[in-house]
Amino acid sequence: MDLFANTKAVIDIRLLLIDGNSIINRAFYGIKLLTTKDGKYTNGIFGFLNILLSLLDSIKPDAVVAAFDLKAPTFRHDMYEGYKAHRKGMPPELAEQLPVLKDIIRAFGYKVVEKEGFEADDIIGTLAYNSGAECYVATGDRDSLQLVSDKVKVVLATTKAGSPVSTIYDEAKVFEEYSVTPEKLIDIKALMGDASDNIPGVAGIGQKTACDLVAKYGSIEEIYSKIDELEISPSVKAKLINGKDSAFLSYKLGTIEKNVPISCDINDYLPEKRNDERLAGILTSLEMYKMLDRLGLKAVSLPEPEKIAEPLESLRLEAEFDSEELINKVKSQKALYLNLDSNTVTISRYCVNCGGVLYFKRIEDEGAEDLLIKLLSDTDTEKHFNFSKAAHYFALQRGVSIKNVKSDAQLAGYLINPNVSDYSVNTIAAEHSIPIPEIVVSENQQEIYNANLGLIESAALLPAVCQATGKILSKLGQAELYTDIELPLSKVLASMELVGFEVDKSGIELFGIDISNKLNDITQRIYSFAGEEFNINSPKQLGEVLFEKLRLPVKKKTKTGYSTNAEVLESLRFEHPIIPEILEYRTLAKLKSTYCDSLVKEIREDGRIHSTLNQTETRTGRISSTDPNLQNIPVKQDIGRELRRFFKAKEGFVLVDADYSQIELRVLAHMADDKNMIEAFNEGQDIHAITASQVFKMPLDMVTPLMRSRAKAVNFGIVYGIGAFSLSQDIGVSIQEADRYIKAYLSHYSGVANFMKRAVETAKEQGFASTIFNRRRYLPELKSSNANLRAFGERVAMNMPIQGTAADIIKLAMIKVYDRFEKENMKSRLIMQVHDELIVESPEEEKEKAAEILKTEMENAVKLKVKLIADVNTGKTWYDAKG
DNA sequence: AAACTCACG
DNA sequence: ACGTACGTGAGTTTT
Repeated sequence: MDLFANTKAVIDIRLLLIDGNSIINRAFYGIKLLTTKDGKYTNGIFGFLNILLSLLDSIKPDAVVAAFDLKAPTFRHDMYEGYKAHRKGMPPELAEQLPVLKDIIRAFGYKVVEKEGFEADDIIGTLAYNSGAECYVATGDRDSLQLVSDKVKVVLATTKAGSPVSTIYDEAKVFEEYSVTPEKLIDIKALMGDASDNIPGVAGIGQKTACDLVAKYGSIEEIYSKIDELEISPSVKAKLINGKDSAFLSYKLGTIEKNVPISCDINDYLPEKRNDERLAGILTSLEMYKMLDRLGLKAVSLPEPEKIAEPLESLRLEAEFDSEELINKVKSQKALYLNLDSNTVTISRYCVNCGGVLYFKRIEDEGAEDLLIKLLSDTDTEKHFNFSKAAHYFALQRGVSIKNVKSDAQLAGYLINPNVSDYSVNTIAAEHSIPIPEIVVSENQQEIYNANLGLIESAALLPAVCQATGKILSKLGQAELYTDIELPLSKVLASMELVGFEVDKSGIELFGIDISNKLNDITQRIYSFAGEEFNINSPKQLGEVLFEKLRLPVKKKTKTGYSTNAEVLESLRFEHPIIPEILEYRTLAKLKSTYCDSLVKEIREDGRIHSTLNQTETRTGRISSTDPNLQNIPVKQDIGRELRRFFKAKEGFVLVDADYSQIELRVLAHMADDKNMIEAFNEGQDIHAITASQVFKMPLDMVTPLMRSRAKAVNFGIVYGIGAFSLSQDIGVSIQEADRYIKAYLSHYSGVANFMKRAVETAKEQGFASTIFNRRRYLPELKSSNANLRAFGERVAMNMPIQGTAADIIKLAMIKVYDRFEKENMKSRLIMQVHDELIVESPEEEKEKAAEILKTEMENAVKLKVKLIADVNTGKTWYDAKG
């Protein structure tokens, strides 16, 4: 056996040196906080690994060393006091990731190097300088550029336009950017200093002067040795002389150490074999399933193993096949697994997984649409989709109503954990360690396979994913939520999007012109008050005008400057006549841009707006509306409310609008099982007035409108997880006063007080909050070391069950209303939902019946301890139909 | 892309 | 000592 089998000639070795602290720091601050379900932070590790993998890929090193800071609590450079002051400890969210990261690196087989009293860049400097290997230094810190030489390159990780970029610096690249050789960068820094590193430099010398001086005279040594002979201005000379000591100190501070007492024998740093078992274990515990996949590893089975998917057999791809054969095959198996490629509205390709074969079609292929509609039409077939809304959309447009839908991977993923943004089949599969089955492709279909790889793989995974998610949902007690609410709702939403909302285009356009004219007048008045023209839309410029030029008092600041929001302006209303004009301007500008110009662009050729209703977006279970958002059409102010006159029913139809009265408070009364609140509702009382009489200890008939409105604010606040401070802000009383209201409230509604306490406790125990239909939201925030985040988690723990249950209820109502319309062969159609409000477009002659159905189905969607009330109104336009 | 502002429930 | 209510989507400006 060759003794030297494991050693290479130094010259051949390519060594990757990673500044561990620098890279994980960049990752940590560049990626939003990610946590596992039980609250372990992972974003820094995640980002580090992404960078590591891409480095391995591009550099292909023979050895990898990750260096980390291990500085003694005393600091190195006692002579400069400011040095210590600025070195804050890293946040605990990051600190906890470091030991795990080091474990991962070791599991890769790479060396982690730390040395008491030294920073990572010193270790790197030492190895780069002395190891003799060809080195690549990966860091986010430009300081390390001084290490570049003929054998050392620096891979600088930076962020450009939000996405990570890495640039390789060799000597030429450094010279190109700085016009000096790498080691001269220290001289430049010694002169200009570096605030972030607390290197003082020479006061008054900036980057430009520093670069010029060094480029011209070579080094600070040179500069100071012949300072009297230099061709420089007297002021620069004075600054240099003044800052001489500081310059030489800075030079020392800025120089990366190259004599750290560690081994510089490259053989000590050659990698060991990757420990797959260990690596998979750690990554599994971090829930990094995609990363596992990338590394060709499988998730380690968790404590409760329980196999969720059957082993997969290999599949055959088929792009040319007989449609009839497939239809018969699907019918006989009574199961359709259909993976659709669509952006909600249009399907462009699809792939059926049936009997060990993947049947692929492009929608433009001959007969593809017919085949699809036939597959979807059969009532007996159980249907499983990646995204059922697209299927419903496709079918409804052809007059087919899909029955017997059993799965929708996206919806399942959302119910399992709504804190996620990607519910694609592949991602879900990766999360549950479902491997992509082998796919056999004949030679003549290789091209199709390559071009449609993602879709075909998803189709291959679909059965296993549907099965696995189905089991999980059952285990979590969410089977009914899935089957009885989300799956059927998908069809309702598809129908609503398809029907759309008729809008009077020219009406809005005229309204927009009217606003434009008003806006022009206001703009002129604002300019004359300000004494200059400026961009009123720019908070920055507006702030300068108001708070510098006009010297108005600054009430609040944002992190970038003065706050100019409506609350601030309102408090300044009587300070200067420009303020009311600006408030008016803001109102009208918003109306014009968002609600006239943008809305008009969304009107399709059929004269209607077809918003998208997202079913997997919110963490509470609500649906959201986009392109455009029709859930925030103005209503609170008269001028904005006018817009609703342009949302109307088509010829011969009317709008029937029904909204729940106080649904969240009723849900609260029920969930808290609060005697007083339940009684108030069931006696049909005005809840805000009752609350006022309790909080202010007054007889009901003595409650003033002001008292009622304050009590209303308390009611709202309670639902949000109230704090005295915010309540006081909201209703304009002192914090003490607000605190008294809350205390009085909770002592009268003691069930509510208990409920809130329990909500937080159970969320802490379980790690999630949930609705009465078992919708859940995980709350890793509750384990945060950051008190603000934790407090936020507690408020969410109180709010989510209420908001989420209300969302569940209206979803149920929507399904029931939809089914009634269908069953009773009506032409009435649901067209919009605004959280507690449903809008139906109904033929004149059906309107009473539609109204009755809405009221009945909404009020009886669930049986609670309080009755639910829906108020129904009818009108030609949204303006008229909303009470 | 992030910050600010503001529309809704 | 510090920040301050839950859930959304979108337009505009600034970096």
